[in-house]
Amino acid sequence: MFSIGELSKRTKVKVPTIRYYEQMGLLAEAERTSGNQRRYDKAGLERLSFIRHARDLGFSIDAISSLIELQEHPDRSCEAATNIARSQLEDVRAKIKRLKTLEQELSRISKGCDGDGVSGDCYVLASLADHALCDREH
Amino acid sequence: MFSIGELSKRTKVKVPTIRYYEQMGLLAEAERTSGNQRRYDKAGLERLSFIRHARDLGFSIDAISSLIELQEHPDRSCEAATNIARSQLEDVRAKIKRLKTLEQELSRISKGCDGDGVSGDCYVLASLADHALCDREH
DNA sequence: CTTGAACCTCTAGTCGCTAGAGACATTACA
DNA sequence: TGTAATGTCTCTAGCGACTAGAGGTTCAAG
Repeated sequence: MFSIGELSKRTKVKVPTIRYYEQMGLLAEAERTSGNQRRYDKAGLERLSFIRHARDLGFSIDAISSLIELQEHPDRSCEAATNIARSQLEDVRAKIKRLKTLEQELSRISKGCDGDGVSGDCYVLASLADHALCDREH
Repeated sequence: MFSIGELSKRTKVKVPTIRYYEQMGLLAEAERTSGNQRRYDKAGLERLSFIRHARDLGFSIDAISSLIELQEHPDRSCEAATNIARSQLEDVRAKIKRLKTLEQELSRISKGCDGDGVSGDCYVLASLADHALCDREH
């Protein structure tokens, strides 16, 4: 059994974040010492690692809740889990697509001005003011 | 002179968002009718278009504040503006990089399970539980 | 037995909006 | 001119996923 600080060190999840996850119902309420401090065991460590890994991959708290629910019922169909993962993948792909468009545009705008002029002539500012100067929709 | 609703239609920025921008100091306080309603002119329309364009490109409210400040002083050096744009570009590139790593990992995980099994055997869930199953750092 | 670090709960702040309540203004039409 | 519908006003609170800080308690080492 170890403290929340120890759990934090091992998982690299900050202490207040661990308490937040407990409050959100992602982590079961931890056992307490007589002095009311949380104590964790291997199971707690594994659950938190799962959560952290999922968060790192961008899953929402809600999605993680569902994944944990499934994890706790190994006999259920895992269709929901694969759906969540796929939808997250689509999300990520959509974000990449959008960001690539932005990258193009920002790179073009940035190249238009080397920063040694005066802002009245700045291509960056002109581009922002006038959407017509853009290459494509974004 | 036109109303906030009209401005909203023309810029595709929602009415409460316009008021929010005013509150944040991005938009100057609008003129008012005798009945206290905001009225805008071409200058207001242009400023809001600028803001919307910058937001679309992912600039923060703070960054936009600085850009507007520069725009209003056409005699100043535009170094700050190009710096803001370049830093935004770097930001976007960093995000793309991270998302691509996530995409790889999510795609690999998703492929590992077609969803017709039982969650006890689900590769999606197993991968989340055990970081060692991952291809690379993320 | 004391000290200092770690822990507790609670509230409020972050960012960029968005939603809703309850009241007032404007506009279109009869 | 009356009235009804729509638009606008201010204010407060909520979203997600934390983070920061206050003020107090408990634990572990020496």
